[in-house]
Amino acid sequence: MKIERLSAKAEDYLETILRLSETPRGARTGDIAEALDVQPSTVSAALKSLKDQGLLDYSPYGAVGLTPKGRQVAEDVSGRHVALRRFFTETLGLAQEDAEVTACGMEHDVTPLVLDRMALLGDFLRNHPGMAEKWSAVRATAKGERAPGVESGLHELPQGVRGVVMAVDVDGSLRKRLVEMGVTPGVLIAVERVAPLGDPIAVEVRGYRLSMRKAEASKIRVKWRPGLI
Amino acid sequence: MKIERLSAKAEDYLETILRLSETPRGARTGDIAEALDVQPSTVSAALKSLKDQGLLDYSPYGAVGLTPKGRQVAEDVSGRHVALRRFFTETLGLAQEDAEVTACGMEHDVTPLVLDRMALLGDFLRNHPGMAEKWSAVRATAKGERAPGVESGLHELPQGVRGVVMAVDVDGSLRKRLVEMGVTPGVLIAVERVAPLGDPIAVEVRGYRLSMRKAEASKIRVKWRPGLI
DNA sequence: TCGAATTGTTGGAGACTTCAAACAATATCA
DNA sequence: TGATATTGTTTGAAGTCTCCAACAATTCGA
Ligand SMILES: [Mn+2]
Ligand SMILES: [Mn+2]
Ligand SMILES: [Mn+2]
Ligand SMILES: [Mn+2]
Repeated sequence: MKIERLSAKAEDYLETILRLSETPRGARTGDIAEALDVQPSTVSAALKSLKDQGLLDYSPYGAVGLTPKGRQVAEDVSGRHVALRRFFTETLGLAQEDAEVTACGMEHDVTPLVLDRMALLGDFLRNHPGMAEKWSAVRATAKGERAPGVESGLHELPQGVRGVVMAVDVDGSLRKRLVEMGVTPGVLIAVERVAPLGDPIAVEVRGYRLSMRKAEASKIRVKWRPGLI
Repeated sequence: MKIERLSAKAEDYLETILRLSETPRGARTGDIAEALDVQPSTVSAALKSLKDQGLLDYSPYGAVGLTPKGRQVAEDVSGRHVALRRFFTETLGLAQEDAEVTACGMEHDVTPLVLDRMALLGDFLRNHPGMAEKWSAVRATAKGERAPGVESGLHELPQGVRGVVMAVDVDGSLRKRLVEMGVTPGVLIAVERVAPLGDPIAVEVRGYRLSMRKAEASKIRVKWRPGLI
């Protein structure tokens, strides 16, 4: 069995033919040309070549159909396309059209392992309570859009996002120290930098930079603010 | 200013030349050929073409160097390559070599927006305490490898991963109900299905399927078990 | 320094993808 | 049904990417 990798173009022709085959009109030369933004004469040449490779049933002026082998390739390509598009829209939050174009470009090189991991990551985010919302808020914030009113410990405030201090849930000397540093309800706060090992973190408040341990930061409740710093 | 998109191959030549330029040996025809797995004569042809496009400084038998314009393209391609590789290794947990090959294939179609979102997602996971570890455990589990000994509420147990019940942190009638259903420390448990809106969730214990609310599930501490269900 | 080994280029060719123009088949409608 | 409009193919040509074989330049040892 030959495992000659088909070219990206050949894969696109098969994918398009599969999609059009499922419409009442069937796959017609002109429609394929339109879908792939090439001239009909180019499609004619492609059809002949794909037929010679045993991927299409086709005779001039006749209907275009996939052979079992061609269908298998087409469904494989289509599966990669759909999996990528899903990752781009549902996990990365891209617009349908951006996702569509990029997916169709990358589908020819992506490996099954990468697709598996992307799907796994998407499920992971969606299955963790609160995570999907926070991730969505991070995206919105990065885009400069209004972030939903997410609240979290300061240690969870993404870098580049400002927060408003809502409460400082500690007592004793630590509270006193934080208050002295100006960490009081209502003040704007941001995470400047996270040390490579994650602890301590640098925080900016009232124009000053403070350093605190992650455990301390987690005691400070903040509300995320729209817009980047 | 022409914004003719360069072909994927042309981008690969420029990227390779940039990389080799930074070595003491410089970019030599043979080395480029070796790096791209083509014959030296193919490289000669490519060099001439790239020179004609104003991307290379080069004369036959002479040293190969990038023009400012060529360097700009090369650094852009290289940036996309590195960003993708980083996402594949650090976020998706792929092996270096898989990441390398796939990145070099996809780098020619990926858009800046997609790269931004991938980086944002990676930072998001790493900046959330405990998330990176859990995600890493999910990946290991999916691969059938030993998962680190992650513990969480049952509501956070990924679908497809088994857990061992460690404790049922409730009292009263709910506790009684759970014990009657067989949810006791030491028993194997798994999340079967999460309803579209996340609540309730279907759980499998001792061969039976139970349904419970997410709030209830969160009271059941589980330790993740290696291997898929 | 000079001959041999290494390295790089040229020339010729084929596969692939595309187009425009000319031509052929099919579909539509009067 | 026959003329016309639409659709699809063929032909000829170009650009890209690749190879092999032959040739040319450069480098390296003796
Ligand atoms: Mn495609
Ligand atoms: Mn596609
Ligand atoms: Mn590449
Ligand atoms: Mn690359």
